[in-house]
Amino acid sequence: MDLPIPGQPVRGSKSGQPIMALFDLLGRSWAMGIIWNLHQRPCTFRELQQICESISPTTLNKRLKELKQAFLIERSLEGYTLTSQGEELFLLLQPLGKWSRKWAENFKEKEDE
Amino acid sequence: MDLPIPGQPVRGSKSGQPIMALFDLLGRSWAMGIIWNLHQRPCTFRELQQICESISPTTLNKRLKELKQAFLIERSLEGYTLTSQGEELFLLLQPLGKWSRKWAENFKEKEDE
DNA sequence: TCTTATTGCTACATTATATGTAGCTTTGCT
DNA sequence: AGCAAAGCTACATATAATGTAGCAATAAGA
Repeated sequence: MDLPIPGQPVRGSKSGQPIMALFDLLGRSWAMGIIWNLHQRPCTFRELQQICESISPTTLNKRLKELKQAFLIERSLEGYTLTSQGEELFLLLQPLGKWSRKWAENFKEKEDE
Repeated sequence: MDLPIPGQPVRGSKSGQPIMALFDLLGRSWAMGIIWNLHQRPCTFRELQQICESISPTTLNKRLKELKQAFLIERSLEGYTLTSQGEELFLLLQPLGKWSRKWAENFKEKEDE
């Protein structure tokens, strides 16, 4: 399955430094987007496909399996949800939302030049 | 170059929501690892290659170009460094370091079962 | 000034990942 | 039983990353 496991070699660290394992996991397409969207509410597979706009079912399924194995999401009756650890991680990512809107201004200015 | 630009379609958002553009950018191999490492000190291209252990020069170069265009890093006399915006972003990512060490415990327990 | 070394890449073949479309099961109606 | 929706899997194609080689530019030493 090739889940990046802390303590084992991962992208960025032969000794599997936890932060590098996390970056490996989150640095896969859609991983952060899925976490971000699941925070609003639990979603079914098809709902995630819609919200994520252009994700392929193959990739979505792979990502969901990885996040499940990484203890960040789980399946409930209403669909996929964040685990408490997933929720914690979301809270750490949350500030990026505000920051990204400020960061986006850089690109607006560019157009005016 | 295919940089994910806020306001234009990106992975996860046809309207280019800033957070999705940011996730697209950071969710590319090594992007967060590079930012993480550059925080310690400025690094040359070859130094980054060493620190990142298994990055290919092709990918490193591509990622550096993207991060430069995204106003997160720049070249100085001592090599590549974080811009002030890059530094801000690093500070937001920093808490992941501590959290990832706690998260890593999940995997240790697994081995014991 | 002629090596020799180092840095910052580029080229290119191979491998790994992601996409897009189709469609097969399973579950839940009615 | 028949139909619809959900949760996938299969598979062909396209895109991204790796790994190795090596070139051009700068720097320092003999």
